[in-house]
Amino acid sequence: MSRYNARVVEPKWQEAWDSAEVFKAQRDESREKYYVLEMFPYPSGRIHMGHVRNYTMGDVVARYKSAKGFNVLHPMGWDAFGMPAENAAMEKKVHPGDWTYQNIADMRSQLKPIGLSIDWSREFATCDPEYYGQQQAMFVDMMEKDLVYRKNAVVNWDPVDMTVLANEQVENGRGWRSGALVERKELTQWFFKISEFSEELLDAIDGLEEWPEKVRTMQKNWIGKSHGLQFNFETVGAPEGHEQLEVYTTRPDTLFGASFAAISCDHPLAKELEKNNAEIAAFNQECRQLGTTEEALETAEKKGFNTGITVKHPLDSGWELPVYIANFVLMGYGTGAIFACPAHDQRDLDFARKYDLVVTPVVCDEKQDPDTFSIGTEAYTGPGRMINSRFLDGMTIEEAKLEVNKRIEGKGVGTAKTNYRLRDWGVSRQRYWGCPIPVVHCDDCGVVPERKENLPIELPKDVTFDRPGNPLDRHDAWRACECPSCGKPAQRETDTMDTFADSSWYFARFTSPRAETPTVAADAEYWMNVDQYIGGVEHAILHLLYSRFFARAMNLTGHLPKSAVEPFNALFTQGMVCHETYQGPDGKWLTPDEIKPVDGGYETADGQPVKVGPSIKMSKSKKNVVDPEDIIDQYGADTARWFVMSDSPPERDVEWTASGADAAWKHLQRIWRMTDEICQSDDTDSSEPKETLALQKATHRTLDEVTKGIEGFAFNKSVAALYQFTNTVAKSKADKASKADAMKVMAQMMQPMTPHLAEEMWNALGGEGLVSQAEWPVVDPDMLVDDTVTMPIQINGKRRDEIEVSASITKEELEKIVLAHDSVVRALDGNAPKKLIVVPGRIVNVVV
RNA sequence: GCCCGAGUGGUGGAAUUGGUAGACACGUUGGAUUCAAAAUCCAAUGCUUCACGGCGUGCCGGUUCGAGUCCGGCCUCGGGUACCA
Repeated sequence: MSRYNARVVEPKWQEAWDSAEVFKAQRDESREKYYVLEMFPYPSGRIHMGHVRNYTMGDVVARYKSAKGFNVLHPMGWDAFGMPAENAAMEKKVHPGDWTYQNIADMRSQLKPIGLSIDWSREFATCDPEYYGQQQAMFVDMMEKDLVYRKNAVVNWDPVDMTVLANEQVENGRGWRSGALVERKELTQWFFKISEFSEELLDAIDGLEEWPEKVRTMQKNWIGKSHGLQFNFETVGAPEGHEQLEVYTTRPDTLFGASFAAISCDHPLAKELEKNNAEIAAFNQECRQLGTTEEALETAEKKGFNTGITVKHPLDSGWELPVYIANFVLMGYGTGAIFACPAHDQRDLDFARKYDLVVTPVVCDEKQDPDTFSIGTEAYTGPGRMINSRFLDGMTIEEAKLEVNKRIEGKGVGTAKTNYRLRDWGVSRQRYWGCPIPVVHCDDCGVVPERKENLPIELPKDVTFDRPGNPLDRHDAWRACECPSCGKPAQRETDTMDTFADSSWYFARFTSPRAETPTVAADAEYWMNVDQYIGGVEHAILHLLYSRFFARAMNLTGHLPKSAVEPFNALFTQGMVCHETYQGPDGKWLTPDEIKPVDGGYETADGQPVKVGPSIKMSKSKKNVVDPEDIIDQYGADTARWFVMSDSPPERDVEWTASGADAAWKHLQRIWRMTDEICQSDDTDSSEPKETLALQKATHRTLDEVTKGIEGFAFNKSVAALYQFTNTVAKSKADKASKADAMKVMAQMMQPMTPHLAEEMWNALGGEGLVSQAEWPVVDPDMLVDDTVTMPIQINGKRRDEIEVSASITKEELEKIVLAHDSVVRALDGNAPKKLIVVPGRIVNVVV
């Protein structure tokens, strides 16, 4: 008997696929295409199990669709710009480019042994000048179409390192390297006008039928369309130029419950006030140390400062409200100023209680008595009727909103307005390792786009990272250039683009990766859209929204057809790969290799007890990682692929366990053993026809389940069906030829998941050509039909018995059988049933 | 804080539209094989009770002949929160 040796078998078939160019995608209008794409990896240097799971899922789909006759495009590339390369440059004194390309080489060599059906001829990295040069060309086109502009925006500023910090680099308000208190600094930055597409991006979500509902909901909420009222308060005691204070509210109905107005510390009025008031300056300064993230602002303790200024109520000029500067008001949303009705907004209520401000309920829950309705520590945000609101009293919230809007508009101090939470996309980064923004600053001409014939504007190689800050800023030779407009000496822009820009169009580039333009019309027309996109749910909002925006921008600039403005037809978000965590007695994290199992737990190599922690996402910092290279070395790629497809549904997290990997390996060995035994058998007897038929039925039932599992992204169910089928074949008394037929279909069904084993089986069983190129077998529906069905009998909704009846039984016959059944007769005790519920083919329920 | 998910035996999980809860696998136990072990094969395995039975899908409540599935209110964990990718 020959043992299955993955180490020999796997490279053999990979070479066979390569030399036959099985996975090379070529445009062929006579064939229907299918584009499968997994989110491309960041080249950190090591492939991890999450990659194996993600790419295996895509590979299963790609191989299956190929077997179904589609012309499949399944490419791979590298999301290669970003901060880690610069951090490595600082720590290890290597050039970010060298570090990145070395990582790509390493990861490619770890990825290839997995046996993915990828067209490697289309590979590129976003840091290739051939790629980012095309991105620069599109930036220029977007400038021309007025989709790009500059404005001031705040960044995290490290005053010691004199550098801009990413949110991730700020820890508890301090710079992660210098430890200095981070400040907010305003810089002129580049923006994409994504907000112009708010309505369209929102509307189009309804058409994304093959996207997960949760992602669609998240995107809708992120865009955050709201209907409200924007109006001006007349101020009292405010400095010159601030006679009006404009606010936006989604609750104009609560205007008579107003108790104060609040402005952001970045509001022009707040900035004006701090010039002459040290206290306000100090308060604003404190607010600005909160950082720039929404999370930091929202979770911070609510604080305010009474400016002493008041505003007149727009519907009662005799009523004045105090104006606070508040740390929870965001300058980026609405007008940076609000009016607050504490009774019906929790945040406003917390604030009002803290500063002892009036709380007047104006909406009364219909279940409550308006005379006694009061607000304690919880704001009332539900529906109801207006109270304490003069002419609004008795109206519903909706009626009151319309009435207030009408009166405010009538007075000419405001207007009903639709707002979006979505802000424009700030793409400027004050960093080296990114795509240079292709513009030039000229003293005479101002900001001028670079000429396309001068692209790509390549990053200079001769830079150093011995001090913080953007090396491009201090590279005078690189900065010096000619103005594309007047030809005089000018200076290059030193900001680079957000790496989200790189990943917002790579899917389109894969359709013609070597072209001299961003895309080629015929290729984009044929290959777009991505039919199935697969990636982590962590990208549910930003990456996917930016890509949707980019596809629209590329359409407007002539780089994508109108049909590709929604670039991803179907989206699947997979879960993470997790592992238990281990800590030694000193609290240090331990890798799974550093521990050994003992009675009911683990200990270290030198016998110290090990504390086992929860299973969480594999990460270097917690050391709970299993290197795919080690697994492939030990068991082979098919085992790793089979394991990550087993058990857990793809959208859920999967826990990597050594025993699970071992079990996967054992199963594949068993399948090979069975195949080999059948091939070696010299049994020529033919079995009873019913044995053959039973095996054929099982084959078709399995094929049906495996197919449905793959189509429905439930690979775990496909795997379970294949386990079951293995047991069926093992126990079958059918003859050699019948079993060989069953195993050939088994090879075809396993091919998407364990392609190397499948080829080996196919070859041994005498299959023609490569199983990777064989057509997917067709289910015979007649083979799925059973003559009898088992039906449970419930009494009062609890299962008490079951009966086996003909599948074609009528309802009347079934009722007769059930009422005559022992357990039913006993339960009825001579009485007639109160009710008899018969669901054909499913269940019978007798109510007594 | 806000938005979005998830929670089922000792473990990973399965369960059309509301219709037999626990498929399939791991683990455990017992048996076969073996000088012995590994490997392999067979069987049992939600909890509880001597048993009839009772209880069981994070918690509390509701709708229904029937709820893991639908509704209301919570709890815990995870993802995102616009400069991590």
